Amino acid sequence: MTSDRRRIHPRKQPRQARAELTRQRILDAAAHVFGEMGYAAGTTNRIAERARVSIGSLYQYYPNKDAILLELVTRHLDEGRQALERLREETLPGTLAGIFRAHVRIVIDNHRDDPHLLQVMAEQAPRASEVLDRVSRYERERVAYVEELLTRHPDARVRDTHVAARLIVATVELLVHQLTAAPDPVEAGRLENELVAMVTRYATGGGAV
Amino acid sequence: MTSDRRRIHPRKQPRQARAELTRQRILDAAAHVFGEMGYAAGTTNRIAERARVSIGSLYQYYPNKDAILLELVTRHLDEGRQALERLREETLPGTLAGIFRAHVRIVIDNHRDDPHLLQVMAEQAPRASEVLDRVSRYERERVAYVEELLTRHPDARVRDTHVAARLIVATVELLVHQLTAAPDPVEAGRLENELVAMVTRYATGGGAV
DNA sequence: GGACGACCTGAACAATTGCTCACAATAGTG
DNA sequence: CACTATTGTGAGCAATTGTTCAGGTCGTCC
Repeated sequence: MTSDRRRIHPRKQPRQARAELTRQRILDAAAHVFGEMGYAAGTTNRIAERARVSIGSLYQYYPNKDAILLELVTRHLDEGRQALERLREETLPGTLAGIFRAHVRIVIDNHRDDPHLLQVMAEQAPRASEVLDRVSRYERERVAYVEELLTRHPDARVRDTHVAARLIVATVELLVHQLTAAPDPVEAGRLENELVAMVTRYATGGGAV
Repeated sequence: MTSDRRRIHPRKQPRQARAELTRQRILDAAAHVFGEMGYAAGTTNRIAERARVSIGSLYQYYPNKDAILLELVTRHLDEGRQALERLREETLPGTLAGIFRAHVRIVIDNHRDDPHLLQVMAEQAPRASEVLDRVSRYERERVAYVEELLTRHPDARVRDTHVAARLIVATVELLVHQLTAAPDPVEAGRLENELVAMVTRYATGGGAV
C-alpha cells in the first residue's frame, strides 16, 4: 500500500529554479503552521494555502504529510549535529563547565528560531514513525558524547556515567524546550547560566564549579 | 455552538450502580487507548470498543472527546496535588535533600501507573484548551511551593529564587516523564537518587549535599 | 516559434472522525 | 406483574482530512 504510493511518488530533483523556491516555500509554511497549530491541526491544505501554492504542488514535492515533518526534523537535527561536531573538533581542553556551556549554547541557539515548532517535533510527532527514530538516534549520539566526556574529564565525579549522561542530555534538551517555549519564557542568557550551573554541579559531584 | 451542545449534554449523576461502573470502564479504556496510540489516534469509537460499551453510552457520560482527557488529567493532577499537600503538612523540618527526595518520590509514584498516558496528557493534549490551563496552574502551584522553600531554607543558595524554582520543578517533572517512559527506562530508585542529587547540588550552590 | 517537458492548479474523492438519535434493554417501584 | 425512569445500543450523519488526477501554464532549447 504505502510502498506502492511511494513508487508512484518519486520526487525528482528540481530542474528549474522556481521548483526549488516552491519547495522552500512549502517547508517554511509547514514550519509556521505546525508551530502555530500543532501537527494534527496543521493540515496539508492549510500549509499549501500559507505557502501560496496549490495543494497539488505540495504533493508533487512531498509524498505525504509525514514526509514534510520528517524533512523539518531531519534538517533541525542535522544543524544540531553539525554544531556539535564542530564543537568536538575545536575544544579539546577546557573545564567541564566550559564544555557544558558550549553544549548548552548550541542547544539554545538551535531552538531560537521557532521553539514551538520544535515542541511539535518532539511531542506531536506521529508515534512510532521514522521521525521518532531519528530523534532518538540523535539523542543516543549526544548521550555517547557526554558519557565519554564524563569518563575522560578529570573534574567529573559520577558513579554511573551512562545514566548520568542520559540525565544531562535530557535535562538540557527538555528544559530548553520547556522554558523557551513557555508563555513566560526565561531569558536565554540566564537560562544558559542556570543550566550550566545545574549540570556542572551534578557532574562534579557537588564540588567546586 | 459548543455551549449549546453542553446544554444538551448535562450529564447527570448516576442513579444506579452499573452507571458508575460503565463510566469507570470508559475512563480506564480511554487511559489505555490514549497511552497506547496517542490522543489523535485514540478515537472515541476505539475507546468505546475497548470499554465494551456502545459509542452512544460513551457520549452519555462525556459530552465530547476532550472532556474524557480533561477528566483523566484532572484526576491525575488532583492525586499529585493531594500528595504534595500531605507532604507540606507532615515535613516541616529536614535537610533540603530530604525535602527534595520526598518531592521527587511523589512525582515518580504519580507516574508509575501509566507513563505513556502522562506523556499524552502533557504533550498530545489539545492546544490552548482547558487541559493546558489546569496543567499550568498545577505547575505554578508547585513552583510557588519550591520558591518559598528556597527562600526559607538555610541551605539554599540561589540568586533568583523564582527562576531556580522553575528550573527545579521542570527538571523533576520532565525527566521523570522522559526517563520512565523511554524504551529503555531508568530504574525508579536510581532515577530518584540522581534527580535528588542534581536538584540539591543546584540549589545549594554546589556546596555539600 | 514551436514543441516538449517541467511545473502548477484546484475541484473532487475516499476514508475517517466526532457525534446524534430513534429505539431497545434493564433496574427500581407499587 | 405492569409501568416508569434509567441506562445501553449502533447504524448512520455531517464535517473534515489526506490525497489524486485531468488538465492547465510556464520555461527552455532547437
